[in-house]
Amino acid sequence: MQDSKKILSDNNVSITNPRILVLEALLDNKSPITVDELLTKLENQVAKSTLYRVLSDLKKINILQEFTNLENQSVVELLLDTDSHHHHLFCSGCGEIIDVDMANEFEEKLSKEIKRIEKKFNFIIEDHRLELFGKCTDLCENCS
Amino acid sequence: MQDSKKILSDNNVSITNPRILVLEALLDNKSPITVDELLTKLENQVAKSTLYRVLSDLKKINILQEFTNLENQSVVELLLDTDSHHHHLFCSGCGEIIDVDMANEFEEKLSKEIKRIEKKFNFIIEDHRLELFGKCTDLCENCS
DNA sequence: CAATAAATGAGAATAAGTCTCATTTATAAC
DNA sequence: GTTATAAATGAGACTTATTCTCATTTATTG
Repeated sequence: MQDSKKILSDNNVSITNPRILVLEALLDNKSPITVDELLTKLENQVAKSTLYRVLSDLKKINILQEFTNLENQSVVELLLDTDSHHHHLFCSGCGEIIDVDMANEFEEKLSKEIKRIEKKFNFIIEDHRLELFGKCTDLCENCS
Repeated sequence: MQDSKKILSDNNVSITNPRILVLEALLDNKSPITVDELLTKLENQVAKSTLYRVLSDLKKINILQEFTNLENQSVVELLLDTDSHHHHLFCSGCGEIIDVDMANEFEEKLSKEIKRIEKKFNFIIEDHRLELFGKCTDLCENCS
């Protein structure tokens, strides 16, 4: 409760009930969540149009990442300063999306490789995203 | 022309005009293309419903990759055997998407890291995707 | 506790993608 | 080459995710 208000005020965004509710829903469920699931979760509490607006507000202040799952549905994840840089592992069996930390050594190698590519293509690369696709083998029945 | 027919017959897919037209459009423009651009390109030649169906056929035979650009539009790219494994570089200025080959040394490091993650999460990882986001500095006016 | 600007809710509007079904086309057998 | 049959297509209706509009409500500032 206090968390979500702090996040909003820290980012100079006015503190409103829908914003608090959306942030709490996201904080509550720290792994990535489908916009559709979020809509259901907040049914009768936040209007659909407002949910989309709040999500776009959160994206603007850079604390929300949006990407798509294997079924091309919009997926959303809170990204606070306290969270470390991470990537995603998608299970094609059960649809689960798991946050993955790569070894530092690997990330360093990636940074170097990115520098090489910046030069080669005359680009300034600001961000990167690595997605891993596969099947979990023991987390659920669909995937065994 | 001959290429697209060969691709279809090699994959045991019947050779039809719409399929040839879609394949030619994709071969013609080898960098990733928005489904919307493809629709425009093939306007009055292939019906919308048929285009989507053909794209899904091509995905089924594993020669078409689909992902989204920075504006969350569907982007599609032909992936023939002759094409090497590559990743994508997205320009937030002009929207361009560029195919990028990473150094072999880096890909090897990535494979090793993926093996570690497979063990850690008890996953079988079948594929991965690395996306780089930034701005091109000399390719166009939007980005200088 | 006003006044004002910003945010919200409800539902209409839009756009991407899918579905339906009557017609056309490709393929295989003759 | 014809013909039979299954498969593919076109046109547009339908669905679903997201955006937009605008009247009403709420947060913030003095």
